[in-house]
Amino acid sequence: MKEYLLSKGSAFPDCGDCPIRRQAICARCSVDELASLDAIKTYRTFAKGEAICYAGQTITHVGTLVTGVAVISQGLEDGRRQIMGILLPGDFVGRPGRLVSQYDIVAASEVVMCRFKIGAFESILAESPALGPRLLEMTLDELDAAREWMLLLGRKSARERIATLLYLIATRSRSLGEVGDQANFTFELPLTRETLADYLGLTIETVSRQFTGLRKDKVIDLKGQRQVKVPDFPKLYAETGDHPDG
Amino acid sequence: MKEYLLSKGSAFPDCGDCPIRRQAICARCSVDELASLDAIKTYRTFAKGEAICYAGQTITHVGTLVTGVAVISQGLEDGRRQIMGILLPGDFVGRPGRLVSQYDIVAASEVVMCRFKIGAFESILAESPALGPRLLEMTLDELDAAREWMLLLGRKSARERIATLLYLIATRSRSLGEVGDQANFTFELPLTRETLADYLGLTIETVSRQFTGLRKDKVIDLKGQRQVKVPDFPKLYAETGDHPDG
DNA sequence: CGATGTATTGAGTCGCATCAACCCTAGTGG
DNA sequence: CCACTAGGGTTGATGCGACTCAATACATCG
Repeated sequence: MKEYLLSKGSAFPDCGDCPIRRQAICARCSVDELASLDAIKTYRTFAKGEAICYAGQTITHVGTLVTGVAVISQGLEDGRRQIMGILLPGDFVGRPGRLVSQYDIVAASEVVMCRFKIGAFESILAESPALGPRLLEMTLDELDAAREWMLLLGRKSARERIATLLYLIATRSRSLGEVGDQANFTFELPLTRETLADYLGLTIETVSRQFTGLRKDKVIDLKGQRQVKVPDFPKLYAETGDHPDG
Repeated sequence: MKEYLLSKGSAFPDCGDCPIRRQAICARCSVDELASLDAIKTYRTFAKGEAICYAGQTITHVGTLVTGVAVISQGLEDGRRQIMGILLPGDFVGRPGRLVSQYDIVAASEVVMCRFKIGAFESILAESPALGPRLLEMTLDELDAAREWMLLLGRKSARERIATLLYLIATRSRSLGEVGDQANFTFELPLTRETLADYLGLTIETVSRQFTGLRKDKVIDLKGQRQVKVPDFPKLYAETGDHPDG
């Protein structure tokens, strides 16, 4: 629960140096707009496991996740839990116009956020010609992702769910130019089995079994328990159950 | 596949007469903005079962659903299908900036849409101060709905899913002031068992069984196969599995 | 009246959850 | 250095809930 308030100087004093400048909500801001945001931004670090906000809680800030991974989830009365989204650097947290969070948002690793008081942000949003469209675009992307996940949760088998997630992460980290040639591509899974299970709507035991199943069938290869090697992308894709087109 | 092109005069010549004027994307438009939209709008009717657009298809129009019900869905290679959203009067179809649909959108009843060519709409969107924020607001609401559904699809039992859907519809139609006093509230389910099943991530048989189960336990009462009576709201809510608060 | 689409009910099966034991790794402190 | 502990992961045995397959009922329509 310790709060680290970083001075402007200690994180990214100049938004131009910000590592997520090009993906974040401010991606298309003019110099002036950026200056307005810069003037009201503060950085805050959240420890691994710390809540960024709880469902039902009043929201005071919105902002952008700068480093780390966080998770949006919701629980049922008896403890069952579903993760509805994973927040990565560049993702926006909070929604204008809503003062009470619907979900729990929890840091899955140490997280740094670039935050704005919600009122101040809304004022700037109302003036800025670039912020609104960018926020709309990001929200529509999230909506698409959510809908794709609804198909996974509603209709896919456990094996297909794992394959889908691995294919998704592998494809994205490959396009970001991570290590490995085509036939020997390896990436790291930044999630525990429990997080995986809550994200995929499964139990940790089932997740584990499906991993070993895919390994035995040579669809993937596991180095340690977080390193995943994909020797054959089409083979992995064939396990996702998805339509070849679209 | 027959297309009905209505003249301006035959549907809602004046946007002021439009039944969904207050919920739709144009809800907060000024007189001038409304006039711009009015100038480019055309009405089109889709027959029950007709596709408004298919996944992978190039999109030519966006627009608002005026009357009827449509369904957003996606299929897997072997025919499994998941409905990701239900479109009701006032809902917006299509997203600016995307030229290829990700999903199938199919009319579940006869549907009338108020449509705009996508390019023309985007031009107006870029100019209008009211349209963007309204679209953002609607998209955020859809995202919330999608996330709530992810919890249902990932973690709820069949009975909880049915109860959740019935509670949702009952609550909303009650707030719209439909028939029946508190203890005798009745509404109509506008969906077939198959649509229900695809929406809830179940099979039609399971849906049917859960309906009779809830009826036997006196949680609901069925008149015919579409009329649902809710004698006791808290009792229905208790079946949803949801957290009492939030 | 048959025909077709929609809904219910039953019997049997299977996939995933549950419960439980065990393994592995990293961190801690004696 | 090693015993101890705790968190995360794997594997096995068992049971249940939802799916599958199949028969029957009901409704609407020509």
